[in-house]
Amino acid sequence: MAASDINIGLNAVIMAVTGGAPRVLTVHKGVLSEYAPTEIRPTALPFGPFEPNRHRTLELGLREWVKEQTGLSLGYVEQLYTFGDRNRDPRERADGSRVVSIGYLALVRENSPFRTKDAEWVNCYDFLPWEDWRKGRPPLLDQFIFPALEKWIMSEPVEQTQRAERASIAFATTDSRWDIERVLDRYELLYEAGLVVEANRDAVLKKNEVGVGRSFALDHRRMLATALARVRGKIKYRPLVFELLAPTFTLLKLQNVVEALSGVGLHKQNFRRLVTNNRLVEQTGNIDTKSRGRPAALFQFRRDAVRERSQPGVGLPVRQSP
Amino acid sequence: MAASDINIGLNAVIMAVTGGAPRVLTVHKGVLSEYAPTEIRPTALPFGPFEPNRHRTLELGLREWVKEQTGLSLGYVEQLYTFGDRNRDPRERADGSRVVSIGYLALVRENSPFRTKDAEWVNCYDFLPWEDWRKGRPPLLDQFIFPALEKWIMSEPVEQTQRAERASIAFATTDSRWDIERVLDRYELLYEAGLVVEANRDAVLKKNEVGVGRSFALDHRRMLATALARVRGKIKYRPLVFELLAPTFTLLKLQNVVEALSGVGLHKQNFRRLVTNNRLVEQTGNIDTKSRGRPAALFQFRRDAVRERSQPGVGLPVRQSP
DNA sequence: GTAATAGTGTCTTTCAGACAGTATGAC
DNA sequence: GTCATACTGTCTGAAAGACACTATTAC
Repeated sequence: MAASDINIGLNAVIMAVTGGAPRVLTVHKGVLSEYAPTEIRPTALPFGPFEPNRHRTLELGLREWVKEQTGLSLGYVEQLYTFGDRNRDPRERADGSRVVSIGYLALVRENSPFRTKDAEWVNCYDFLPWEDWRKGRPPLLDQFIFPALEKWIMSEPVEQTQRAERASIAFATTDSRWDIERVLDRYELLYEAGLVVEANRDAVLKKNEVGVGRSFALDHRRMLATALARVRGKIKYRPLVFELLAPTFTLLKLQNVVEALSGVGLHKQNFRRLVTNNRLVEQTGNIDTKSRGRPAALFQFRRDAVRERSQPGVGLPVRQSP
Repeated sequence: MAASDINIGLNAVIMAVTGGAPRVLTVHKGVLSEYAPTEIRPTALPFGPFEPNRHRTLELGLREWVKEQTGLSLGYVEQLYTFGDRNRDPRERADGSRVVSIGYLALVRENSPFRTKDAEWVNCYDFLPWEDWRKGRPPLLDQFIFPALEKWIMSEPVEQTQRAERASIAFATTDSRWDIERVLDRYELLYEAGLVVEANRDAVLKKNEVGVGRSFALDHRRMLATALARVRGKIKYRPLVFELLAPTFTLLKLQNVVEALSGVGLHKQNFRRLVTNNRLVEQTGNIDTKSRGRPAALFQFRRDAVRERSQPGVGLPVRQSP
């Protein structure tokens, strides 16, 4: 047993919704220089090593690193997943130590102050472009992903059936509908099919350098996919959205945030009826003046909804026609 | 940064439903002798250290340890949570190293073969007796827990409101209904209120030794609570139950397993209608002979349900009257 | 007036909750 | 026959999906 060659990394997927898109806070070279080998310095999630002597809990360690690297004080934080596959970090090949990373999801409000020098908000759908269906079915799917997946399915006669089955479930290629929550399934399928660059980066041979979506350091895109899957699932039964909104908001604003996260357009009237009938929000009595048309009433989250309802989340009445 | 003083532990909450109760596989002294200090050897979850040189992934490491300690070959496994609070393992106080443990949930079938010498199935509700409402509201709640919680709420005037709010949500003390999924909330509240023995064991001072429910090593009861919460939530939207059942089963058997896990009685006719109308199961054409009354049709899980439905789980039509 | 967004009302269908009643075995 | 369990049918009310319509602002 060799305890000496384990490192624990703490990674934060920090999300906000700004300008109609879900964004993730990224850091670049400079902050990474101490921990990453010089040759690899793409966009990365904020991260730092867990230091047992300094950090009383894992989450406190994460908050400290994020504060230090981005100047951001986190509010809502939850643990996502712990990643420990061999060679998920190229440093392992160099010095033989194993890096196990604990991924966290954090949600912050649009205008949370942070240091612009080291950190930057990036649209989540730059990394996962096939996940945004708000303007209809992404052309990328039919133009690139499906043909490539088909090729991958056919390339291995023994696994053909199983691969087709997985693709069918994840990407709704046959009868089933697009399931907004299967973000991780889809990413993993694309990874296995070699359709994202990091799949080839991790392999010893660099077969081809093409790939779909913007790349992330190490397995950070997988962490982002894990985070988005979690948010999309949890939004329905926990009041997560309100961590991303100002204390008061219009119903349209609320809807737009939910749409940005879920990646689908929602039916306006039914959405409004759901959140108000559920008594998830209540009017503040004030009016929003900045809107273009008729001024909208301002709402706020009803904290009592948590006690009253066992699953206090927003419904997702998907709009069928564009 | 001191990498040398981190250990990663792998813990398995292995569940099965036998004899009408959800059970967890436990190990005792002997297997633990190498890793636990001699003075503490109560019931424990199977666990072992993650060994970077031996284990390609965390999950494979876990499977290996479980196989070695209990003789059980795991099927369905999912990661639960990573626990890293300071002093969650008393060994930390002794040698100064930090133990971070990754908890896993595994589901196995009733008759899965294992070594009886080292391992033993224990009713989950021995550890969490307030969670079993199948025979009505547990008397323990009114007789012991509520009075003790009330005392705890009142003992700190500043936190009084917040504590009362939390207790109200977790234990449904006021208007809200009992929420079967808030297993972890309830355990954590009891822990903070000092009503489970490990709360006092962890503290430096041993104020009192009373506690509700059977005790577990270290923070293993917390892990069990995490696991039960996960199962109860997930059973509604993923076909988890079938990991615990034989390939074919009667609808009553299915209902009993779901009831054991969820800890509530279900409405028979409505339950049957839900699973059959959802096309989650299908008849095999065979008949169960061992039943007492009219022979029941045998069913099997319809794998296609996963592709057809986005949330393929069993509904929980809670029976109101006993 | 138009454009744009806010908000109300209602019809229809689906489905969960509740309950009544019938069927088929062992004894 | 009784007891026990399996299975079928139906009434009701809540809520979601879909759509039509009115309201209030800026210009």
